[in-house]
Amino acid sequence: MISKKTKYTIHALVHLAKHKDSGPIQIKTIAETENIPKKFLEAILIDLRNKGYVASQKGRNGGYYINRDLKEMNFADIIRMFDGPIGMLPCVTYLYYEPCEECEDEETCAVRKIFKDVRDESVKILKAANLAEVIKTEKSLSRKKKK
Amino acid sequence: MISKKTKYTIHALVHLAKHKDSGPIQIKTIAETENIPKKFLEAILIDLRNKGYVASQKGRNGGYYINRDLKEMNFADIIRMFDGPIGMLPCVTYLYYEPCEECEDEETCAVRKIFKDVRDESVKILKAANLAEVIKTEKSLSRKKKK
DNA sequence: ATTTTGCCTATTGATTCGATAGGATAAATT
DNA sequence: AATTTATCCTATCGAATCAATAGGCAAAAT
Ligand code: FES
Ligand code: FES
Repeated sequence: MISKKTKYTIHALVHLAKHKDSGPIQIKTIAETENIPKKFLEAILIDLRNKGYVASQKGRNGGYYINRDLKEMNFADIIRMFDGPIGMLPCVTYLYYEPCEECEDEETCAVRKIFKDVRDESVKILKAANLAEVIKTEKSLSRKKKK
Repeated sequence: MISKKTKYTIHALVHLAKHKDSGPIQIKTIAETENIPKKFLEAILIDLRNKGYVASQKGRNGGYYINRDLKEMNFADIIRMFDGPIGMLPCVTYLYYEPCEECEDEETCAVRKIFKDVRDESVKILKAANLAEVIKTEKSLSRKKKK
């Protein structure tokens, strides 16, 4: 399971992406419409800002907004930001790689092979899920339901 | 990442599967050849025994052995045993399902759609990875390397 | 000047993780 | 029968992580 922090992050970013052209959006607004604890969300957004994912406007009528291309922000990177690696074993991660104490030879380790396959498939899907794509999907799901 | 407990469990079961016809295998042997803390492994094996995955023989020359068909033991079930759900969100798990506070309508939630895809692919691969299959894979990887 | 909003530090309680200690019980060997 | 070799069981440990909140400072608009 991903952490609540990451889940909140994803929902906040999708919210910001949806209202990209409505000027800065306040923490309070996001917290209320997405049902996220306000103070927790605050900490997340500050963090996202320091990392350069979002920008902020202080003072009255302030808030947050996305200043990047939506296509550049995908779920794989968002998950890695707070939860670390996506691969389920240290030997199948890229950025967090560590060899396995239990295994003599990584190349012939069948356990590794399985988890490598899982990781590769997962990363593929999560990379494709950028914010622009997610919004598109949401619209298409809504259309489908109305019919 | 899966827990060390689950990682140890997988390696222990693969070890037992490899030596299925050599009689009971002792904790000490597994712990040493697989580099698993002995006492930790002990707790795991007792647990596996109580759940019926393995059987044991007490006293001198005792140890553990698998009494099921290897095809019936797959990675998906093993992971679920100690680490719980494979899906990354409560709304995409089967046995541990919980609705998301953040989302109004599950059917039109694009976030859920992504994570559902990841879960389905992962489970597919992990279900296919039963102990018999893993041993086969290991042999084939070794052959490939020798060439 | 006042209000509104983001920014920052610090702390908290709960839970989980990984690992170990110490002894009871059972079976085979001597 | 005594001894050795295993598993079995209970209990506990420190460290780390998770989720959430408190309280005040800084900046910008009215
Ligand atoms: S090398 Fe990582 S599980 Fe074998
Ligand atoms: S329903 Fe679970 S993320 Fe939307």
